[in-house]
Amino acid sequence: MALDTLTALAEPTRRRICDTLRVRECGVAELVVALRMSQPAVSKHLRVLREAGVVSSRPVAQQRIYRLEPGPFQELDAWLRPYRELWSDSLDKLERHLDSNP
Amino acid sequence: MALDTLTALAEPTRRRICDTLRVRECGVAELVVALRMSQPAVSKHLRVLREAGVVSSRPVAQQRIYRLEPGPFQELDAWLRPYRELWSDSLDKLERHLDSNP
DNA sequence: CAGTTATATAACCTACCTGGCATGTTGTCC
DNA sequence: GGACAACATGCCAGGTAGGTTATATAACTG
Repeated sequence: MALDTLTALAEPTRRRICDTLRVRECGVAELVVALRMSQPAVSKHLRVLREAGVVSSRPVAQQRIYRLEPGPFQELDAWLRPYRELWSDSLDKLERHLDSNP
Repeated sequence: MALDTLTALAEPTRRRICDTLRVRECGVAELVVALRMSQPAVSKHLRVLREAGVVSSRPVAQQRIYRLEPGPFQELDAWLRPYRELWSDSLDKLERHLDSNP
């Protein structure tokens, strides 16, 4: 489910990390520069994202390259699906009207 | 932006409220029964959702009827859009491959 | 092996979040 | 106007989250 995913993505800093990683995968040091934040803070956020499955890491030399994983975003997309009828076309609204007024 | 929206929706209880309101709008007492939680707790969550624009309320007699608002969900949908290329078709993957290997 | 680089973890502190109970507020009915 | 019904709000306790500094770990480098 999108449970932990939303918790992970609710944090502004973590969203900035995702925005950065969306452009291209990169190591922690790059993120530290991009976010202008301390390295431990970035590592902690990456841990949360990693445990939520939002990012994955692979070792390259002494670096750890982080990359976005599609899964959680797909789950979020799926979770959002039933809510899309809130703004879908008038045909849906008519249908719901008929449902509630038999 | 989807900033406050994600914070509001990150809470499991608030997601349950949204799931309930997605079926139909209702007053606080119904939510209290549905969620099996104290009325003040529900009211507080509703406050968060209301201030995030996720729900709106209108007074009916001494009740307050809460309803889902489409806006934040639309914003979330829009925020998610650039991330959809993570799992889109192989054409995109080829494109990204060519971008990174000129 | 010693030193450096790159990152993770530990310990700690502050602040906020969420739940409970008690109480305030607003509208309705007699 | 008094009593009641439906919510909102204030206050307090417990837990957790996010930041810092200091330290541990792992992999190159000479």
